[in-house]
Amino acid sequence: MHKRILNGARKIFLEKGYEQTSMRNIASEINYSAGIIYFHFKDKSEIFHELHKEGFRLLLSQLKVLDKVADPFERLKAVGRVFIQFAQENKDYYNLMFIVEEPVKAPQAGGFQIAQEAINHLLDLVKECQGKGRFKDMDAEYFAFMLLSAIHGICALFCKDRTVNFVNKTDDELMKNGYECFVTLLEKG
Amino acid sequence: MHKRILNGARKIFLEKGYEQTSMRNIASEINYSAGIIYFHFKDKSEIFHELHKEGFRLLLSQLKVLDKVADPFERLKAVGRVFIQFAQENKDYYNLMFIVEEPVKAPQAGGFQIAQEAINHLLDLVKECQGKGRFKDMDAEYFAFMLLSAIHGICALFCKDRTVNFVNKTDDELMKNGYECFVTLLEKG
DNA sequence: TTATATTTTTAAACACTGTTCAATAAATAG
DNA sequence: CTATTTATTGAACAGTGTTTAAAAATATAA
Repeated sequence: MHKRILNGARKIFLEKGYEQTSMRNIASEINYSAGIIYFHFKDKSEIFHELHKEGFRLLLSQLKVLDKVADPFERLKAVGRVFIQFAQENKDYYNLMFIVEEPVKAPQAGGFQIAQEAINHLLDLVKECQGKGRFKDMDAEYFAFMLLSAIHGICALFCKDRTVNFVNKTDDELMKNGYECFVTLLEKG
Repeated sequence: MHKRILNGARKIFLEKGYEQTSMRNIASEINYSAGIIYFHFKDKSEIFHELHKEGFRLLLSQLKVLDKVADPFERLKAVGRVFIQFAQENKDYYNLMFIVEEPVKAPQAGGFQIAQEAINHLLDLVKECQGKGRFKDMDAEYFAFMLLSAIHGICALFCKDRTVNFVNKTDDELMKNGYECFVTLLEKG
């Protein structure tokens, strides 16, 4: 039943987004009453956290493919590309993971741990690059934050429809070529 | 009365954010009934658009100070700093302007025009830099999008409490030093 | 099998939300 | 002083997240 609710919730959540999904929507999707959800979950935010984790597992599984890329800098550049593609293909997961704020303010027990792992991976990757002579004059943590920001910025503008101000370019062109601009800067650093 | 509603709305909006503000909240703030708002505004989204414009006017007025900076690249770097400071000091305006999505999907007549102007300013600034030999091998539009993304990413992570994963650093340290990392990259480009 | 205890599930209720609308009050024009 | 706009209210509608007493289904024990 726990899984059944989660399946219904996932469908509606990813269809309508967090705010526009109601408990009654979820319940009717699986042909149960709304109250039942509160027997299996504490509240809406707990369901959110399950899907939040799910999203990170999905992203991390896609990033895992890059383990075979030997050169850390090449891997770093590819991380961004995978990240952006993930946002394009999973706009709503991305929203839940990086933009929806309400449920993050009161994180579950270890609810944000998987996000922490992802950050640590990025930090390690930066340090590995530094080990090979790249970005040597930079503070690893600030640099990692900057990397995440640059990539997230592209995805966030996309997810919140702020790409409309760049006419004559599709979202895909903007994101991919915009990121390659950033990569060009990285290569010179 | 139009202004009176807007004043009440601004207070509650910037206090509680878009989603958490109710028409009844706004009405009781100015000691009127909820219905009156619908006599002066079409709906909640119309109020949003007024504040959205207001936010852009505020940001643009802060950016105007930079007109006295002669060198375009110095001005470009300063734009980011002003942007970030604006987000820190006006978290909720920033949310309305760049993150809240619902009302942007159905923009009012010219409701997004002021945002368009801001983008055009950035684009001109990039081209001015290129005129002085900077970023010559880059496409101006993609480069401007990348710039906005990098800066917005910093602000968006901050506004949505995704800075918590970087321990031992305050938000202010992360944002300022993170941005300076980016500036270092720009200087090498 | 029957009786008891436990676990699920429901339906109704509570206090909220954005929005609409008939009735009313206030202001203005002739 | 009417007649006509204009402004304002309060109740209502359909929706929201959440709680809870009751009922149904299931498991356990005698």
